[in-house]
Amino acid sequence: MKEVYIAQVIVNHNSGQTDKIFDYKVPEHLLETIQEGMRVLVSFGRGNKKLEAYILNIKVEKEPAYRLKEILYPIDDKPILDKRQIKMIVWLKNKYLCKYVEAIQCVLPSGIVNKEKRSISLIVENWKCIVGKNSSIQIEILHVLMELGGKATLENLYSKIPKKDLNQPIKRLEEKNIIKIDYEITAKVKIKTERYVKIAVEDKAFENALEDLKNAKRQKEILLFLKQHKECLVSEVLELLKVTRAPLSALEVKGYIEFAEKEQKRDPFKNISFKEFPKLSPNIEQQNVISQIEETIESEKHDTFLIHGVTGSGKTEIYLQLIEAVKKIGKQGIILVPEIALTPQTVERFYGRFGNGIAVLHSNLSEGERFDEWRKIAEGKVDIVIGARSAIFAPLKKLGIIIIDEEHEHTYKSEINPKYHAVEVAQYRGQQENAVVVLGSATPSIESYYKVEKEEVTLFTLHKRATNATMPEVEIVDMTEELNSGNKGMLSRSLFHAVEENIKNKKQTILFLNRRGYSTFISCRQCGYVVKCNNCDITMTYHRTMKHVQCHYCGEKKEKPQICPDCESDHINFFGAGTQKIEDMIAEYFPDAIIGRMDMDTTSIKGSHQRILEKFKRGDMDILVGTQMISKGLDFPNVTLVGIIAADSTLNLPDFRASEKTFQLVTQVSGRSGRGKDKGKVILQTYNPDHYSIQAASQHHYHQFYSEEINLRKAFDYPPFTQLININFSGKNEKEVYSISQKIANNIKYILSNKGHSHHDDIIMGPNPAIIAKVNERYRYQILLKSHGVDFLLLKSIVKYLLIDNRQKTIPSSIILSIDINPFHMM
DNA sequence: TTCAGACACGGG
DNA sequence: CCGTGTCTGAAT
Repeated sequence: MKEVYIAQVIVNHNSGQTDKIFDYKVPEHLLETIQEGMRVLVSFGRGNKKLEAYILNIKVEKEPAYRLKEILYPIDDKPILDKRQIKMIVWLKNKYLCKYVEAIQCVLPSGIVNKEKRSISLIVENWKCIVGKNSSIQIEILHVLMELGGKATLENLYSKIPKKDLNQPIKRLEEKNIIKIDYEITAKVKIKTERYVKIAVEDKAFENALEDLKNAKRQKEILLFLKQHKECLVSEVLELLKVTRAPLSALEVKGYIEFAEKEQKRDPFKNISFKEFPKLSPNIEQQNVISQIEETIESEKHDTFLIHGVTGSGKTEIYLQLIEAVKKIGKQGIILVPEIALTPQTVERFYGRFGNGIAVLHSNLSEGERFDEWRKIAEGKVDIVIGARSAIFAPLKKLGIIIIDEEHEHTYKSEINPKYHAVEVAQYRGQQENAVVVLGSATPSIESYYKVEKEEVTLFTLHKRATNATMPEVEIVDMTEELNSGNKGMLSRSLFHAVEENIKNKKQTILFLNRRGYSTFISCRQCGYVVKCNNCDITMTYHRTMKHVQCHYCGEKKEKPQICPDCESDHINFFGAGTQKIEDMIAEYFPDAIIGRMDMDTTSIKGSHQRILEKFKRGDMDILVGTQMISKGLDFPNVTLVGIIAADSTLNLPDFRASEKTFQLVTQVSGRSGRGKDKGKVILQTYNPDHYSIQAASQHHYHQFYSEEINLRKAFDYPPFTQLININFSGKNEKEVYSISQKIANNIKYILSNKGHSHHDDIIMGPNPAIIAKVNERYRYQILLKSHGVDFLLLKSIVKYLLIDNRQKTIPSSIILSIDINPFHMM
C-alpha cells in the first residue's frame, strides 16, 4: 500500500457536528509547501463549500480505503500557528469544553479569517420569459434581486425574505439558468496600504529628464520635489504641491518616476503624544519585591507571585521595573488590566516609560486596528503588550513575564466560549513558556490567596501607600436605625452632613450606587405588583429622561403605567433609586454644587467616559455619582469623601461570592478617597452593619476577611475547595427545557452511581430555574455540578461524554446548551 | 452552519 | 406527472 501525507485539520465552521479533526490528503505538488500550523483551503461537505482549515498535525500513513479529499491550496505562505499555539488550542478545548474553532478564535484575531462569499446575480432575459411559472418564494427572490440592481449576497436575500428556507429555491433558479451564483473568497480585514512615489532614474538621466520637461512646468516641479524628498506619499505630493494626478501619471508613462504600495499599520495612538514617565526610586517594600522577582526572571523559570498591595501602594511602578528587567534579558511581557478603556493611566505610564514598542489590545479597537496590533506583535516589532483579557493570547515569541493587575476582577473571566479565566491561561502559558506570572491586587481573590497557603504562589504584601498617605477612615451607618428615627430618605444624616461639609471645604465627593437608571422599578403600593419584562422575567427600570421603563436584558421598552394593571390602584410609582435619582436629590439638597453622573446611560457614547472624568479631575465638579464604573483605578487627589449608598445590593446577590464581591467593591470604592495630602473618609450605608465583609472592609483588614471567608468556603465546600461546572439549558418550550435538563441530570446521576458515587446530592444540584429564568422568550434551567468528594476530571469527562460527544442523541436542537467550567456568576 | 437529497403535497 | 417548500442528517 502506498503511503500518503495526511493533514489533520480543523475546519472553520462553527457547529458541534463539525467540531472534530478531519483528515485531508496533501496533494503531491503541495508536499514541499504544506506545514503544520498553516491555513489551507479545503472543499467541505456535500456541497464542497470552500472552507478555511487549520492544520494541527501532518501524519504519514497508508492510504485509507475510503477516498480522502485533497487540500486545495495554502492560504498563507507560512504557518500562522506555531507549536505552542496549537498546544494552547487543544488545552483550551479540553479545559473549558469548547469547540476547536472557538479556541482558535482566541489565538488569532478575527480579522484574519477568510470566508467564502456567495453573490447571486440575475440573468434578466431568461427571467422575463419564464416568469409566472415559478412559485412565490422564487418570484420573491427575483423581485428582491431586481430591487437590488440584479446582484445580491446570500445575507441580503435572507434579510429581505426572513424566516424562509431559500436554499432550495435558489438552487432551482440556478438550474433554470435564471440566476448565476458566484463564489469569492475574501479576507474580512484587508492589509492597509498606501501609495508611495519616487524617482526611477539615475542622476544623469534625471538631468536629461529635466531638460526634456522644460515645457512641462508641473512635472518638473514634481521631479525636483522628489529629488529633494526621496520617497514620498502620493497623497502628500498632491497636497503639498497642489497638483493633480495628471502630471504624476505623465511622469510615470515617461518612466521618470515609479509607484510602490507599502503596508501601513493602523495606529490606535496616532494622534496622541505621551508625556515621559520617569523612573521613580522604589521604597524598601517595593525594592524588595522587585529584586526577588527579578531573580526569578533572570533564571528564566516559571513561578507565580501575588502582590497584595493597598490602592496607591505603587504596584504600577513595580510592574514597570519588572518589565524593564525582562527587556534587559531580551524577553517580552504582557500586562493585563481589567478593562483598558477604564485605565488609560496605565497605558500612558507604559508609553511614557518605554516609548514605542508597545502594542495595545482591547475592545475599543476597530477590527482593523486590532488586526494590525496583532500582526505587529506576531512580527516581533513590539516587546510589551498591554491589554484586556484577550491579550493573554498575544503571539509574543519570547515571553518573559505576564502581569495581571487587579487579578480578582470579574472581567478576566470570559463570558463567551471558551469561558476561560485569564489567570488560569496565564498560569498555563507561564509554565509552557517559562515565564514569570505576577498577580497584583488590593483585594486578592480567595482562590489566589489560598494558593499562597498551599505554597503554590509566593506572596508579597505592600503595607504602605507609596505616597505615604493613610487609608481613609470608614464609618458604617446602620440604615435600619436611620429608618427607626424617622429618616426615610436614601441619605443618612451622617452622609448628608459630610457632603455638606465637603462642599463647604471645596473638596470633592464620590457617591457610589450599585444600580442604574432613575429608579430601579415601578411597583404598586396597594398590591405589590411590579412591572416586569414579558420576555425576560426581569424587573424593568424606569428611565425618567425617556419616560419609559426598560428591560436591561433584552432592551424591551414600555410606557410607565398610570394605574396598576392588577388592582387598578393609582398608587403605582417608582421605588428605590438609581444614580439619576440620587443626582436629582443631591442637586436639591445642595443647590450650589455641580454634580456629575456616570453609569451605562451617560457613558454609552464613545469618549463620554473620559470627558466626565476629565471634568471631575479639573475640579469642575463637586460630586460624582456613579455605579461600579467609578469604583476602580481613578486617582483624584481632591476627593476626600466617598459615600456608599447601598452596600447591601451586592451583599445580597444570589451568589456564593457575594461576600467576596462586597469586600472587594467596598475596598475599591473606599480607595478613591483620600489619595491626596488630605485624609479621606468613607461613609458606608447598610442594613447589615455587622456582616464580616463590611466590618473587615471598613477596617481595611484583608486577612480578617480572608480567614472568615475561607472557613465558610470550606464548611460549605465551595471553591477553592471544590470546582464547579454550570450547565445551562435554554429553550422556548419550558416543559421541554425542564424535562431535558432533568433527563441529563438523571443520566449524570446514573453514571456517577456506576462509578461508585451513590451519594450524589452534594455533587449535582438541579435542574433549577436559572437566576434569570427567562431571557428573550427562552426559559433557562441550570444544573450545577460540584466536585464534592469526586474527581473533578471525572465530572468533566461525564459532561463531555453526555453533552459534547453525544450531544445529538441527548439534546434536541431546539435547546441551547451552555457549559461554564468554574463560573464566576451564575446568571 | 450549510446543503443535497428525500419526501409529501397540490395543480394540471 | 411535475414543481414546490419543508425537513433531515452528514460533513475527512
